[in-house]
Order: sequence, then structure tokens, then C-alpha cells
Amino acid sequence: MELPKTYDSKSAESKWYEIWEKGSYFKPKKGKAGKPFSIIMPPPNVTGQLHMGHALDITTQDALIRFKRMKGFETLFLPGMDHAGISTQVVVEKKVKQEEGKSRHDFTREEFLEKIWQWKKEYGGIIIKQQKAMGASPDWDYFMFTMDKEANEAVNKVFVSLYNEGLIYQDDRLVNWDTVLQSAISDAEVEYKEVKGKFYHIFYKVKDSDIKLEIATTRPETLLGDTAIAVNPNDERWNSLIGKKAIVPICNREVPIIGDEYVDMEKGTGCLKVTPGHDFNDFEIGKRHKLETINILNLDGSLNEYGLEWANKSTKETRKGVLKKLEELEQLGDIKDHIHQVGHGDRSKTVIEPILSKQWFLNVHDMAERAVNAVEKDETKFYPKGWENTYFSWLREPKDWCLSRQLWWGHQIPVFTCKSCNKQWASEQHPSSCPDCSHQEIAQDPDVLDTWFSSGLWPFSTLGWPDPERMSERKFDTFYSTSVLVTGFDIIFFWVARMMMMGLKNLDKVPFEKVYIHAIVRDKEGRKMSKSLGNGIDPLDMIEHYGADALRYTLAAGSGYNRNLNLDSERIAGYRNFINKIWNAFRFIQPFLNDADPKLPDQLNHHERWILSELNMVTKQVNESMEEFRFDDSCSQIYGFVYDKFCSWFIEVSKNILHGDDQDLKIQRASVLKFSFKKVLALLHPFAPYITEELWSYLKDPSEDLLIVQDFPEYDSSLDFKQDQDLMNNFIEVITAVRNLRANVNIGPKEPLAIEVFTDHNELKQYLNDETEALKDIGRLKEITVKTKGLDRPKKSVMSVTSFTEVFLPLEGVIDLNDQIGRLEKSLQKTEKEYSKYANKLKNEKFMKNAPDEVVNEVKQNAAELSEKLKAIRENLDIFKS
RNA sequence: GGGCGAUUAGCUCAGCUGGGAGAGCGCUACCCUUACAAGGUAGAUGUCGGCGGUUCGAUCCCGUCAUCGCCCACCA
Repeated sequence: MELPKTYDSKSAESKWYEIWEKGSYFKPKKGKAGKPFSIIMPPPNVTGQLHMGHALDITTQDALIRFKRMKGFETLFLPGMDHAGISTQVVVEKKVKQEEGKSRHDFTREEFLEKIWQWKKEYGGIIIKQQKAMGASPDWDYFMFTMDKEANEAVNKVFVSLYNEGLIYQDDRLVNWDTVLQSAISDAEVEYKEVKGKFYHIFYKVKDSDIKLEIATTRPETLLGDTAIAVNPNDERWNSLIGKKAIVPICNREVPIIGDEYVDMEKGTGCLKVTPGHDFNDFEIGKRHKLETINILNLDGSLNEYGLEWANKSTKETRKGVLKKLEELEQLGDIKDHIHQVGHGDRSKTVIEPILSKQWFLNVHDMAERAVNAVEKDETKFYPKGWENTYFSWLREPKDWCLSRQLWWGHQIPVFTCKSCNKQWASEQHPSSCPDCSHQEIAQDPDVLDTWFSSGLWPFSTLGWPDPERMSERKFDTFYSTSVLVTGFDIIFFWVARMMMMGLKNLDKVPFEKVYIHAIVRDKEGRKMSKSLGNGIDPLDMIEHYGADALRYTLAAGSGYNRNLNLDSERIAGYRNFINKIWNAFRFIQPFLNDADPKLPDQLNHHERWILSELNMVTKQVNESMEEFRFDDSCSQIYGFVYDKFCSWFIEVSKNILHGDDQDLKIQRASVLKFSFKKVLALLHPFAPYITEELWSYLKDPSEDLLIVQDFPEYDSSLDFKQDQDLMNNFIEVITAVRNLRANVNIGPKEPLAIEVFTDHNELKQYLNDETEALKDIGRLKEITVKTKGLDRPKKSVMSVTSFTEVFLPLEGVIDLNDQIGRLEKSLQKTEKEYSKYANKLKNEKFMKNAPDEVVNEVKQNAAELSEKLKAIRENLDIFKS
């Protein structure tokens, strides 16, 4: 059968994914390791399209899962999807607006929710197909959506228990109000961005006096809600005014002048207007001084009746109007440019207005403390460890979590109020009557919970909690705590911290033993990939062009303990070439497979021991680096082995045997090739599942199952052959020397040469004699003579010196002696420089006294080898010069 | 303002507990050599950000400065 010259990723990908999925290969099964390994996939948004961040998520998680599955762990990779409250509702609102010209308020809540579900059915979850294209191997039967009734059950259960414990409470507070979404959002959802603004200086008159207080503000329109003027009680300039009244311009409100240490005498003018209704700090001052809190805004951000003539106008218009009026009143002072940080909603990108409103809060104080302790005690470990700081920094100063959102799409808050007696209580089930007065008219709180509330429960709600039957079906006891959480650092606060708190609170057990924080994917210039910059690389495009394996390998090779992964599509092309290289290595060995024994032969020669030993080293390193999430190391180890050992040398030195007549040798070599190539495929499989499964199907014995469930290679001490590795390095040096000489004297690669090699290294001499056929083949030589160093050096020749050999290429006709001498002198210089490095150390008494023996010995050995090389070069130079 | 991180070949980055620096891509020259031109062979390139210190020895440890990035806090 003739295989095509290039690997066709598309046909392999669709073929194997279906076989794996239909064959239930993704399902957890008890394996030889006898231990569970579980990863809960961070649920992508139902509105999501696969981007490179997801692709990286999938790649690293799936590599771990496939690795552990092959090692015989009972692996669960649990997929899911997030309802993404705000994003989804916004998407559907936009669609309805476009198609029907209506807003959500033109529908009842039930009607609109029905539209969202309909949207979800039609358009949601495209990302699932995209995850499959990446080759993700989760057990799809475990799939869960955060709005499924099972998830809702968990949400209600947790909410009610926290409510009954008094940790969830309702309060009138200043919250971050998103005027576009018309909902409160949590502190974590506010992004601070630098904005160019202005400092407006305003004069406030002091009542019954001629004094005018100059006050600086960036938001002059908020003066309509001022309820005090504050100065620092230690401020000699103003503290005598404390207790007097000031008059707020325009609205002419009389407000007290108060003293508060919060006021910074250096900042601004040293006087502060206090607006408790629209500033977090002012709100605190207001509480301390029992000030009135005035709300001047409507929920859409426009001014309310306190806005006077600007009622129903935007804050922007109001600001203009207020300034103009102040100018007319001659109460406007300097205006200075000012750069400051302003909070924006991370979804809507609009300026966040602090607004007083009644919201549900969760007191996280104790939960946060436990979450901190668990990490301090290593119950959960971060990789890389540095990210613990980010986690701690948030949890050590926790603010109560604003849980309620004024949206429709989400888990409705399970708090009920009796319309008759006003009793308020929380209940997991929708109650039919009031527990106190039995009245049947009951209202449920209209708000829904922050999306992250249900996400916080994800590690256990997906495993069936709280229903005992479901928990046993889903093997809760086996898989909780989960083994690893893989995610990006941007959601350590949002998600990791919340899962930790919720897991510890509800189950007394951490939700995951390890957290691997991977890099953020950026473009090749290190910029964040974004739609507006147009610098995004679409994973699906890349799969289309280069194949899923190439994309996965690129992402894995770029993933270690780094915080940025700058991705260039050229790198993906590079790894596509690597995948193709594997394909062609297979094309080479394939015709000889029939001769191969399924087992490793008892007899092994130099090169066979060498390749097995190299493979063994790589196997060891890959196993180790995978455990530490150093995918970059794993990938470069395998890459180097495949290219530089297996393809460049082992296949090359095998050609003369495979094309030769010695049947026994042929079988032996074919067996080793097959054995080692199968191991390579297994090592590669976690990163490049498709091509490896494809090639495995040609290589496997009939009794063997698919590669996805084969044993992962393990280190085997009986396959360590150090001496063969050393000798092979010398062998490679000789070949390289020949190629070098050929290039130096401009002899084409096809011209067969005769060479003479001189060496005093007895094992190497034997080795070179054993392998003359290989040498001839690779070096394009017609003859090779191996001799003891010393006499008989050929006269008319060019030569090169390696660690243990002198390689001579005798030349007929005239050779350019000067050229040859020049080359040798260059080599001499280089070697001398290197030698002196070591020689100086050996002369250094302090070094000899202080350095550890092993270092001294190594230096001695290097010096000896270089000294011999120097001697050889000098001798040969003398000959050429004479 | 507080914290974290980075600075190594043209680009992207490795470099584990200190023993004289590596990879991939790119570049140059020569090769369509019977697995692979998505390939092969040979090659060039670094004051390891600056300055001090510890040490026999520093890319690695300490101090300091510079530049860049991120997170948190702060709408006077």
C-alpha cells in the first residue's frame, strides 16, 4: 500500500474522534494504577466561540487526561457549559431588538426566558463541537449545563443553608451599578481604566460668613447629592469651621461641615464634598457621621428629581449644565487636567455608577479564611507556586460578595416573601404557602444570582451533589476532590477562590488538589488577542490549515510556568512540519514491518542499544515533566528525540541493514524500529492524539487495542546503555567531520570518498570497524580505514580532529596547503581557548581547594580530552607546514 | 501608592539546588541523496538590562538603578 507523502489531518481527525467517542474510550475505567484522576473542565460560556485561550485550556487538560488514562488511572474529564447570565441575556436582547424591535420589558419574564432557551437550543453551544475538533476526550455523558435542574438543586441547597446560617443577608448599600445592564455587579467585575478627566474647583459658601471653601472634584454633577463638607480635624486652615454649615451651590442645600480623618490635607484643596449616595468612601463617611444619603440617579444612569432642571438627562449633559450654572454663579474656580482610574463594567464597558440599592450579599469572611488556610497547608497546591500570592491577596481582605443581579437569565434567588404577613424565608422548593400564616400568595425575589455562584459549586454539583443517588451514579466519592484544575490567572478571583470557599464550606474538602495556572495567549508581539485589534488567531482556522495535532503541539510546547504565550501562526506551521516528519518516518519503516518481531530482540547491537537508551532517557524526562505541568519540557524532549535521534541517525544508520541481505540483522533492526516507534507514538499521544492513533493502527498487533488506552511508556533501567550513548556521540563526530571536510573542499555530496581515521580509543576503533557499512552509507564513502594514531598519516590530504580521532581525507591532485593550514589554525585557536578555560581552573589553588570533587574531576577530564585534541592538531599542523 | 513578574542570538522563549549559555522559528551557502523540499548538509550571531556585593567561580544568590508588563487599592 502506497501512503501519501504528506499527512492528511482532516480525514484522520474525523475518523478517530468518532471511533473514540462511539467506542466509549472517554469513559472512566478502572485501570492498573488503581487510582482516580479527575479534571472538571472550566465550563465555557454558552455564547462562546472557541478562542486560543480555550484551545490552550483544552490542550493542557486533555494532554493530562490522556497521559493519566494511559498510565492506568480511572480518569474523568468532565465537560460542561456555563449559562453566562449577563452575556447571554445581552445577546438575546440584541437579537430581539434587531428582529422584533422590542426590548425585554415588552415581554413577561417567562416569555423572555423562553426566548433565551430557544436561542440556546438553536445557537448555543457551538463551542462543544469546537472542543471536539480540538480532540478533547471528556466523557460527554457527564455533560452538564449550569442551568440544568441538577445544578439548580445544588444552588438552592447552598443558598438556603447559607441564608439560614445568616451569612447571606439583604442590605441597602452602595453597589457597582451598571447603567447599561441595569444591574448591580460585583467588585470583581469592575475594571479600572485610566481616563483623562478634569479637576473642577468649586466654591461652597459657608453659612453666615464670607468664607468660601474651595473644593476639587472630578464629578461636579454629584454636588446635587452632597450632604456634607468634610475637612481633616487636624487641618489648621479649616478645622475651626467644623460644626458650621455650608451651602451646596445650585440646589442651595444646607449641609454640615464635619471633621473626618479620612480627608487628606495634601490632596486636592484639603476640603472634601461628601456624596454618600455616589461614592464608596463618602458612603463610609456618611455612616460615621449619620449623614443623609441622597440618590440622584435613575437606574439607567440619568438624573432623577434631585437633578432639578436636568432630571432625566444623562450625567454627561448634567455635568455640562452644572458647570455652566456654576460659572454664572461665579462659583467655579480653576479647571485642571487630571488622569485618574475610573471603574468600568467588564461586560458592558460602561462607566460604573455607585448607586444605593437593596442587594443580597454573602459574608465571606470565614469562608475566605478557610480557603487561605487550605492553600497554606498545601491541601491545594498552585503550579507555578507564585500564583498563590494572587489568590491570597484577594482572600485575605475579602469584601462581602454582592450576589444579586437584576437580570432574568440565571438562578432566581430562592427567597420568598409572604404577601400577607411579610415573612421572608429561603426555600429549596417553591413553597405553596407561608410557613407562618399559611397564606398562599407568595412572591419570589425577582433577582437572579451572580453567574459565579453556580460556577463556584461546579466541582461538586457536576458530580451529583446534593442528591445521594446521583452522587453514587456519578462516582462522587471517587472523583471528589478533583485532581487538577487548569485555568488562566485572570479568573483566580472570580472562580478559583470561589470554588475553594464553596467546596470547603459545603463539603469540608478542597475541590481540587492542584491548580495549574497556564499562560494567557497573546499575539506574536505580546498583545492580547482581541476583536478590535483584529490580531486574533482563530483555532479553527489553524486546525483547518495545519491540523489539530499541530495546534495542540504548539500550545503544549509553549506551556510551562510562563505567564504569556505569544503565538505566531508560523510556529504552528513549524509543528505541522514536525507532525509530517513523523508521518514520513513511518512511511520509511512501514515496508519493513512484516519482518519485525512483536517483541524486542534478545540480541542488540550498538545502534540499537543507543536508540533504546536515548528513548529511555526521554521517557523518564517526559514522565517527570508531565507531573509538574512542564508541557514545554515534555514536548521539546520528544521533538528532539524524534528529529535528532530517531530520524537523523537511527533511520539513517538502519538503511544499509534494511536494504541489505542479512536477514537476521534485518529482522532485528526492523523489530527495534517498530518497538521504539510504537513507544514514540505513545509518548506523543497526549499532545498529538490523531496522527498517533492513525499510525498506531498500522503498527499495532491484532491483539492490541487503540493507542488511546495503551500503556504510557515508563522508564526501564534494563534499557540504560550509557557506553553506547557515548560511543554513538563519537561516531556522530566522525561523520560530521567528514561532512565538514567535504564542504570545506567543495566536494559535492554525491562524490564517494575514501577516508582514514586514526584513534587510540580501542572501543571506538572496534565500533568504527563494526559499523563501516553504516559509515559508508551515511558519509557517502567508498572506503574507510581505521588505524592507530601516530605513523602513516596520509600526505596529500585534508584533515579534522575530533575528541578521540583524526579524520583524514586524502586528495588526489593539488591541494591548497595554506587553506588547510588556515583551517587547522582556526581550529587550534578555538580549542586552545577552550582548553585554557579548564587549565586555568586547575591552576587555581582556591578552586582546587574549594570546589567539590565531582566538579574538579569533570574539569580534569575535559582538560585531558582537549589536551589530546590540541596535541593532534599541533602535530598535524607541523606536518602540513614542513 | 501596595504587590507580582519580566529584561538571555534578528523573533518567541528554556536554562532545575551557582561550575563559563541552549531550543524552535528566521537568516546564509550548497543539495530535488531512493521516508520527508512541510526535506537534507554545513554555517553565522550573544558586554545573559546597568552598577555594586557575596564566592575559588555569578545568567543563576543579595543590594541598587533603569525600562516594560500585569494585578490590587484610590473617581477629592
